[in-house]
Amino acid sequence: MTSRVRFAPSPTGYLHIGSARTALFNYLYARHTGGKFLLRIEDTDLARSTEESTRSILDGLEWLGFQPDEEIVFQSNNADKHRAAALHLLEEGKAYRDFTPKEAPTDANVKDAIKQRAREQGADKNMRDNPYRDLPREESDARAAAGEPFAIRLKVPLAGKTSFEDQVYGLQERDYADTEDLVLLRSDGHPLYNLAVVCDDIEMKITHVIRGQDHLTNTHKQVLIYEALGAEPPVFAHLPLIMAPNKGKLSKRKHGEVVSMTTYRDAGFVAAAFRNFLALLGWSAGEEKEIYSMEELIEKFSLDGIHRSNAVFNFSQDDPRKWTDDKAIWMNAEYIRTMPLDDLFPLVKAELKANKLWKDEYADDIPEPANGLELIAKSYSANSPIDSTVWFLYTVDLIRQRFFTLKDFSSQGRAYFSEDFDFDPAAIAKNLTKFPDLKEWMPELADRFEAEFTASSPPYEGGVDAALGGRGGSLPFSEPNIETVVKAFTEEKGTKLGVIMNGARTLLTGVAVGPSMLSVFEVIGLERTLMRLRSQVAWNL
RNA sequence: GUCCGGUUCGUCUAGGGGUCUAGGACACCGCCCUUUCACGGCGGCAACACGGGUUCGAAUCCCGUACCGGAUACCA
Repeated sequence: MTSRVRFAPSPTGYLHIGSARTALFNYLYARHTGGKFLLRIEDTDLARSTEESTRSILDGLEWLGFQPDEEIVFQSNNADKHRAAALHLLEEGKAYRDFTPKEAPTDANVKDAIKQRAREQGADKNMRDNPYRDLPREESDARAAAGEPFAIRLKVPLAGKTSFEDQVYGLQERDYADTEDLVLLRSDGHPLYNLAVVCDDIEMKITHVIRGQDHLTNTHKQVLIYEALGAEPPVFAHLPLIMAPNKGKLSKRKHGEVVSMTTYRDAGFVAAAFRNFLALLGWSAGEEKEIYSMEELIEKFSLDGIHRSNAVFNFSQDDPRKWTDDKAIWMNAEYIRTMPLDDLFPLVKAELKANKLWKDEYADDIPEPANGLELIAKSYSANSPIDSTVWFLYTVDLIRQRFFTLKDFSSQGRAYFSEDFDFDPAAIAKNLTKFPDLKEWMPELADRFEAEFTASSPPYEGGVDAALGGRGGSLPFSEPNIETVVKAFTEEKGTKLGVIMNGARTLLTGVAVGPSMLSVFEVIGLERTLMRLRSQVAWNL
């Protein structure tokens, strides 16, 4: 039998990081076993479900790359079937009508109120003491016919226990005495969660239920429903929870946007990196490897690699540099600097486009699929004129080494793609104003460059350097030549190379960090280098 | 309260009776490289919750305690 799993979020908010991991594990299980990954939106809580949440959850799943294999099921569409199932159980005497008036909702926190009540009842609570449990059928029918409102509760057997073999937590047993006669159908006729889930899982022919450990006790109730319905329960596998740094619950209310999937998408995370990070939260292949491609994840994933203990999602709300888990940031950086250039290319393109930094000429005639690095190597080695696509790929490859998110391409990396970039005040202080001589020296260096160099490839011919034509000297503006000229210049001024290089870096890129300065000069190109070295803008800030 | 789980470096984790003076990764610290740097290289700091058993031997098995978490709803 081929496996069928489902991810079943309730649309009462965005896609939570824990839910995202549940989706991932379901997806991996389905792919690993060659089964189907299904999606069901559990929108039976009319009061809290919103279409906007559904949208946001779908967006999150799409970003992560988990497309369902069959049409999305909306639980609310099946309400009639759920109702029919409840009525059927009533008919069979496996459920009964409860005429107890519905309790007015407390104004206090619901969870706390429930906990409070449970504590008060203590161990003395008899789960079978509902006065309507054994109401004669005729009387029940008569009262219902008379229009008295009622809820339908499952008639949990007096003695015995539910049990199931959880694939993660092992054998789970629970005495019937510890499970109350749960409500299947509300007095307003709406089916409740446990009934709806069981009916839908049966209907969708779900074979494996993989979900959060917070459902462990629900599972006993659901097993009871399966039994009453005469259906075979699926295999269950419960996942450990993802907690906040204080080991408490991770919630939007307390922790804000760090728990939302869209936050990561918007913060410049690479979906593959985040998936990889998520996979390692509560699961391990039992080896020291940490970076897994989707294919490797699918191949290695198994239910016995899942842990039983909760994992902490580590971040610090007061430290902007640790706004989310360190390891997630590291992994994202790792992906950015090591992933195939061709995979990175569309992501950078999107980022630049979103910031109006993209130029169509960057991707004039990029062969599909292009092997970016090979393309670069070929163009450089052939010493042929370099076109803008190659320049772009080369530049991206150069600057990605120190980037952490895709956002860096449009912020820290802005100066490579635009004349309109900001100067980091710290960089100005450290590399410019500390050495007042640079105010004269930098334009002088520009003059020297202009005298020595001619604008030839690299970097790229279609760019601004073309405008320079054959003016100036005769040396190509390339790394070894630049080094010679800058070194000579430094000696003349009797200063250190670092002073000149870092001053130029600040003027050329606006920031204090980046690749080797020789590469930066080359990639920025002669024309822009001259302009920026001569510009007094940074000095006047 | 009751039921159910869990407990290895700050965090994610390896480990399932001897190979554990407990391995890796992130973070942190130091050194190196270097024109700077959040790249890279090398190194360091740092953990088996506690107490009893079982055993020649326990991080690993059993019991208890503590702590943490989940559930306990006419929410999902």
